[in-house]
Amino acid sequence: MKYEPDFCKIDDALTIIVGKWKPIILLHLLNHGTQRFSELRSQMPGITQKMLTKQLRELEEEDIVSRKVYPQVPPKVEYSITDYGRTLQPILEAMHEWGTKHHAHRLKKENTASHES
Amino acid sequence: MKYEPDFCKIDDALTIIVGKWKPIILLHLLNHGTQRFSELRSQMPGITQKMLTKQLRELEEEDIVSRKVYPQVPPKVEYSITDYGRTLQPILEAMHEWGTKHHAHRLKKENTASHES
DNA sequence: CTGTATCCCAGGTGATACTG
DNA sequence: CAGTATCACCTGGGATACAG
Repeated sequence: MKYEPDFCKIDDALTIIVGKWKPIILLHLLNHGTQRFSELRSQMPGITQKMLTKQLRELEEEDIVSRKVYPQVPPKVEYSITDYGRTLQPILEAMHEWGTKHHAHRLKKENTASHES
Repeated sequence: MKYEPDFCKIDDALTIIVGKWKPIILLHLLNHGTQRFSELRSQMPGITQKMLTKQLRELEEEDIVSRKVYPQVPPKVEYSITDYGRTLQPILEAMHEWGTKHHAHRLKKENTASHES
């Protein structure tokens, strides 16, 4: 095993799911199935069109999500998780679970730290 | 479940392990046990002192690694994974495994794409 | 409706030098 | 040996306007 970022396979996995909105997008598609661009957008208050497009494109590039365009006016584009993308689900769920516990862990730490000054 | 980055627990987990050298540092400490600062440094060609210090401090702040200082001259500082940090191991291993497969996945994709131009 | 294009800023990272 | 301090760069991300 090479101990450099370029050879670390964990980093290979991280680059897929890192991105301010990527985990949320993946949760949406995993839990709610195929979604239109506008559906995703409306469920994520705060994201800009540019960002949603960009994050989706990056996920598509890695075969995690698929993009289906309906050639019509006005345009209709649907996004969904690929079978390959679904292999990420266990990891995402494990991280969600760990993250939830860690959130509580931090709160407890902050409380005990409130003794000082 | 809130669909915003600030409430996404996956992001809570990600912030812990994201950092150019953090996965590598964690692998070192998980596989080789307690390590001195200079030992970590020598096994990670390319990292600077500043970065190694910073990444370790951030991991320490989250109770993932512990730091033991020996008050002597010259200084000696040892780093090790905490029991709490060890709860991340399954996730790291899952990501390593997925990342390894994904690496191959990408190579195959590049080859089939070599038809064009 | 589903995008692009442009400008901008903050933060993560690196190079380098200095210190107890 | 194990750090800090400083400067500089680059990329991710946001705001906004425009387009097919």
